[in-house]
Amino acid sequence: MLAIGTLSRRTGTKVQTIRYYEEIGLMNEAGRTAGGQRRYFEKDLDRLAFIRHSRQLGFSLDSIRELLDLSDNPSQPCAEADSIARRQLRQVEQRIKRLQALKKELKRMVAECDGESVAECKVLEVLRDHSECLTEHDEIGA
Amino acid sequence: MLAIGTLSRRTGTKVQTIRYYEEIGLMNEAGRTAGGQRRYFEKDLDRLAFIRHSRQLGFSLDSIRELLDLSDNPSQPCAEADSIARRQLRQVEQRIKRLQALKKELKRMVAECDGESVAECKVLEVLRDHSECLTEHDEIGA
DNA sequence: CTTGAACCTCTATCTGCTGTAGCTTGTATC
DNA sequence: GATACAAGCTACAGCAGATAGAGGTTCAAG
Ligand SMILES: [Zn+2]
Ligand SMILES: [Zn+2]
Ligand SMILES: [Zn+2]
Ligand SMILES: [Zn+2]
Repeated sequence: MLAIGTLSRRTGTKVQTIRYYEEIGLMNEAGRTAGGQRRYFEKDLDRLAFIRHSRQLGFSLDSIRELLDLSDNPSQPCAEADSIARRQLRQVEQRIKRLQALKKELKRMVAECDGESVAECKVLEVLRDHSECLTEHDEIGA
Repeated sequence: MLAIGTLSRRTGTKVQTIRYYEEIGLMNEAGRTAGGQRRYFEKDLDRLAFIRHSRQLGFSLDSIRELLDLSDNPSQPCAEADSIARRQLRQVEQRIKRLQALKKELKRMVAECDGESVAECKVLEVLRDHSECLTEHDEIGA
């Protein structure tokens, strides 16, 4: 039986985060000692490792929930798991595209400023006036 | 004098978001009518446009706050504005790098799965075991 | 038996908004 | 001047995905 700190160390997950995953139903409710401390099996550690690795690959907790459900039913066809991964891939590609457009604009405004006073700063000029941009950037954040 | 809805329409910002910017001190407190409705000048609209455009380029609200402060003192040298932009550029480049590594892994796992049952799904196999990965991906999210 | 690291719950905080409820104001039209 | 109704107001809750701290309890080594 493993204590929560052991899972924490072995997966690089903060203790609070593990408890959080339990709270939102991503981790099963752990067994408890007489005194109320959580105790885990190896399979819980595997599940946590799966969650963490999926997070590192950028999957949302909702997607991970689906993937875990699938993983628990090994006889099913895996089409759905694959489609979740493909969706994730598309999202990543979208984000890269957007960030590359941002990178281009940022590079340009940094390069074009010759470091005089704020009044003629190219960086601030571009921020004030989108028409100086070469690309559109509809969505915010992401 | 402009109503909040006008600023909203002219900058593509939700009304609540404008009020939020005021709440956190990013927009100056607006003047009010006798009945308590906010009324704005053109300069407020310019400031809001600056904020929105900066957000579209991925700047954090904290960075925008600094940029606005600089923009309000036109006699200063612009080195600081430029360094904020360069920092932003570095962040964007970092994120692109990270996402490209993720993209590679996702592509590979999607390509290698031949769509049999969940038990042999390559996607789930990789998620279970990072040693199948070709790259490291220390940080989560971002 | 004592110590102290590790555990517990509960609550608050972060970023950057967005949505809802329930009420009031401003303005156009009659 | 009356009325309708869009647009405004405040206050609060909630989203993802954790993270931090307060204040108290338990476990295990020595
Ligand atoms: Zn400059
Ligand atoms: Zn632009
Ligand atoms: Zn598969
Ligand atoms: Zn991996």
